[in-house]
Amino acid sequence: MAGTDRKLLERIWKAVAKIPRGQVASYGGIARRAGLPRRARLVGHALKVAPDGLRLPWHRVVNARGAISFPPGSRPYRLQREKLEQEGVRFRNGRVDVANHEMTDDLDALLWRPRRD
DNA sequence: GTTGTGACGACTT
DNA sequence: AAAGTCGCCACAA
Repeated sequence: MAGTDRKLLERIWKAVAKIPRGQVASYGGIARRAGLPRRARLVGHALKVAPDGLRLPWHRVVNARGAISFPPGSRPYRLQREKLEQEGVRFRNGRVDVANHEMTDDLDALLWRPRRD
């Protein structure tokens, strides 16, 4: 029977693992990178069920608006934000501060570079 | 089987 | 800018 799409989950986990430190990617972008366009929600699901042993940089995945997709102020929200700020990602108005839209010729580039000083 | 929900997103009002 | 609609689809009830 359906092995719960283990294959797809693994592709997603692999894509997430590649997000460089100090950078973030969107759910939709990761989906694309994993060869699963329009499956952004699956990415969220994949992260939710990801084994802790994988040590994925799950906190580097934010929504298309550059915001954290947990309820603001919630426990997971604070944890994610803390982890991001700890690696240099700055926030502006609850959004990842993107002070650089240059090399984004293809799509929104999937990866934004937060301003470092 | 149906319905509602959700770590989403693109489009349209 | 904000809210609504629609697409997507795994899961729980």
